Amino acid sequence: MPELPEVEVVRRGLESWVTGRTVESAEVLHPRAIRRHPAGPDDFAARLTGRRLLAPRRRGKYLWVPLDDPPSSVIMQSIDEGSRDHGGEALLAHLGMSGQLLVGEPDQPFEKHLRVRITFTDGGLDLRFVDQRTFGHLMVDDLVADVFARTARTPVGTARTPAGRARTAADTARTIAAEHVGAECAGAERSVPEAIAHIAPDPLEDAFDEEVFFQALRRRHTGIKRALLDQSLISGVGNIYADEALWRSRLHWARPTETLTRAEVARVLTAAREVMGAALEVGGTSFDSLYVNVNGESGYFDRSLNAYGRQDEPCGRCGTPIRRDVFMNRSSYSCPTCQPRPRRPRL
DNA sequence: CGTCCTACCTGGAGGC
DNA sequence: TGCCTCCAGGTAGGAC
Repeated sequence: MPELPEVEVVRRGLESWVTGRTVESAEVLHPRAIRRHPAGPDDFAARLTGRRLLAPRRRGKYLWVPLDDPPSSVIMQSIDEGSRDHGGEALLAHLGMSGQLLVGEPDQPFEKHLRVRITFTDGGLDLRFVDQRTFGHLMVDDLVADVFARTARTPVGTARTPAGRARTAADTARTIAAEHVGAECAGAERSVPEAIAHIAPDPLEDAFDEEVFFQALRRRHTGIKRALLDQSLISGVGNIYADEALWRSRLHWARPTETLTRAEVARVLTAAREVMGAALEVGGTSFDSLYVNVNGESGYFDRSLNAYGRQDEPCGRCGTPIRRDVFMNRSSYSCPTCQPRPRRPRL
């Protein structure tokens, strides 16, 4: 179940394995995998063929690989069609529930759930999109200006660990975010794929504005977990890390957002950054073999989860058995003692 | 518009 | 052994 840390692990793998390489071919083996690419498989392949892949970017659970400028003949054709601007294009990916981006030897047999295969002109390792449950997808999309980009950004220097205290996982996460967002965007216009223009920044991004998030929560009439899972408010957080962040910040999933204080919002955000940063350090979370990095390896973070999947096991703080509630058609794990149910819960 | 619900998928686990 | 049901859950789109 790839959430932000798992997607970041994949982004890094792509960065080292495919950046700078030129696409030889793109083969769509299952049309559902590109269902959000409206022009269909042939157009998808045509837009990738011959293009060089630039450094991969990520927002929340979305990953994209900007493409260098297409040949001028393609530009002229698009201008004739009158439909596209030329702020650039990117290969956009969402892994859904079970998507994997794998690099491997081109002569390896096709995986059972191989959906898209991309080969390169250098004849080296190919890139495969494998997805059992087909909730993931790929598309080639136009890049547009990021409406969430902050005009007066926090200096990257804030990623430094304050003197006199131990370096925490949250510090690591902020440093990582500053490095990969800050460095790459210096001097360049910030852009995101059009299809995800509505996806809010994730809490490890510089573009994430804590006050904006707090004010949005105060205006909402819903529970905190619903809000954490709402990618238009905050991205990258899924069911696992939502439960972990709430456990760490001692907040119940049904706590009404309009009653949250600034301090509580700061607490849950810090918790989210810490837990996702710690997961990143060990290569992400995996429960089965469905989530893997580009080399097919699983992470180890499931050994460090405090709430998720731990029904009836003792809470690591107080020993009370962890409780499982069904809500939004999925499981929520919490400690009945550390995370008391609010008097007026919002389900 | 805000809020909430459901369809979309496959395969592993567990009941009988 | 086989057949059935449940479960995992991110997102778009629709209902209200």
